[in-house]
Amino acid sequence: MDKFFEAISAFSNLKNDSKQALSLILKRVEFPKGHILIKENTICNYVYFVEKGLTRTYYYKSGKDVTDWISAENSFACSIISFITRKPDRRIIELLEPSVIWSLYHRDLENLYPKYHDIENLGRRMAELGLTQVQQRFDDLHFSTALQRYKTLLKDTPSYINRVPLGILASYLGMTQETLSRMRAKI
Amino acid sequence: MDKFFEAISAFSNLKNDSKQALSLILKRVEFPKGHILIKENTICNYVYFVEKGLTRTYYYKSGKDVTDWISAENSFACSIISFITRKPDRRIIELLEPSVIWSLYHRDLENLYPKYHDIENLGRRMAELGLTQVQQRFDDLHFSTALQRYKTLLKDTPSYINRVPLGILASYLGMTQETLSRMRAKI
DNA sequence: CGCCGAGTTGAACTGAATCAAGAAACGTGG
DNA sequence: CCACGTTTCTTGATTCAGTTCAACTCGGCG
Repeated sequence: MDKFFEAISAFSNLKNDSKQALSLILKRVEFPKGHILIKENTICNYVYFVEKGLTRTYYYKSGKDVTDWISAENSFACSIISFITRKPDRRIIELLEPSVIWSLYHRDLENLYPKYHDIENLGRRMAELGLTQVQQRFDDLHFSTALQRYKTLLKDTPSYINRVPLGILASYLGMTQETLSRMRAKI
Repeated sequence: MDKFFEAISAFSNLKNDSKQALSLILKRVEFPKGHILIKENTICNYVYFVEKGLTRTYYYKSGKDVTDWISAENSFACSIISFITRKPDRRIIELLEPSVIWSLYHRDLENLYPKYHDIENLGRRMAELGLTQVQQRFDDLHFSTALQRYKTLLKDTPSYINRVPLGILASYLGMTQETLSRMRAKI
């Protein structure tokens, strides 16, 4: 649990009682590679913090498997739109490695927000962090070539290269496996 | 100002004193077409609510003009990453039509957050709303053809078609003006 | 050993960009 | 109110980045 509080300490300074309240709703789970955290077309009721392991969020678009997001240690995984809007979403979250996960149940969190102002603040900060991350990823896709996107990956999250299967990584970057293989050969 | 409070009432229920406090920091401004709200490589200190008019957020990427976002009546315009991270950003916000804008100064807002729990809640909701919007736009770009993206525009924001110059709209959709013109001819 | 999944490489194809030329629409000043 | 230049939009021809399809290589493992 320390890892979680360490991670959020970057943008939030919780009082002891808030920290205590939050720790009571944090649940530790451990699953093997291939485990599905969120099934297709369901409402996502959890935010997941990855203490150890690797997850990917993906969906089927016109029959094709599209990887939307990848989360490694000390980051969050969530089917964001569903979590926020409370509507089912096509997104699936699966584990690419055996993982240790801390989960936060939506309703528990909603209960804490009105009671603890600084947890509400944490919620805002986390939404803001997510927003900047998605925006940056959007920028990277907007009028960039395959090579540019590969270079961004090398710069921002080079660790994915040796951990994430090539086909999934390619999809994450918005290109085919063959193209990613060629980009890699080029550098 | 009513328009603003009407818009945010969709996701927030402010108490009277919070509403009062917020109304005190809301500033009304009015500018002609072509006016620049945020200059390139500056810190964005404002969130703008568009009561009347049209704005676009854009930047230069390898010399090319890339339109990142468009905001019409009853929506928000902001150089989000800069506003959140407090760092300069390449994004520029300009008016595509003469507009009536309500602006919220970052520091004023930050001052209200700790004082009014429900304004902090509003901040979280707004960040969450922004997050879902950017995510949806990202999805639309990820492995979609030019025609699919044009169809999404027709479905989600058809009003842009008659208000936004074709070249800007094309850039917003991640294609060239010529391609958008052809997609339009196809339907 | 031989199979199997993961990655590479090659050749043909295609969606969209680029380059180029016109056609409309738009505003401004005479 | 029209003439003119400017910007906006369309259409065509060519090029190119990246996909698709297909065959092949490599390493791990029963």
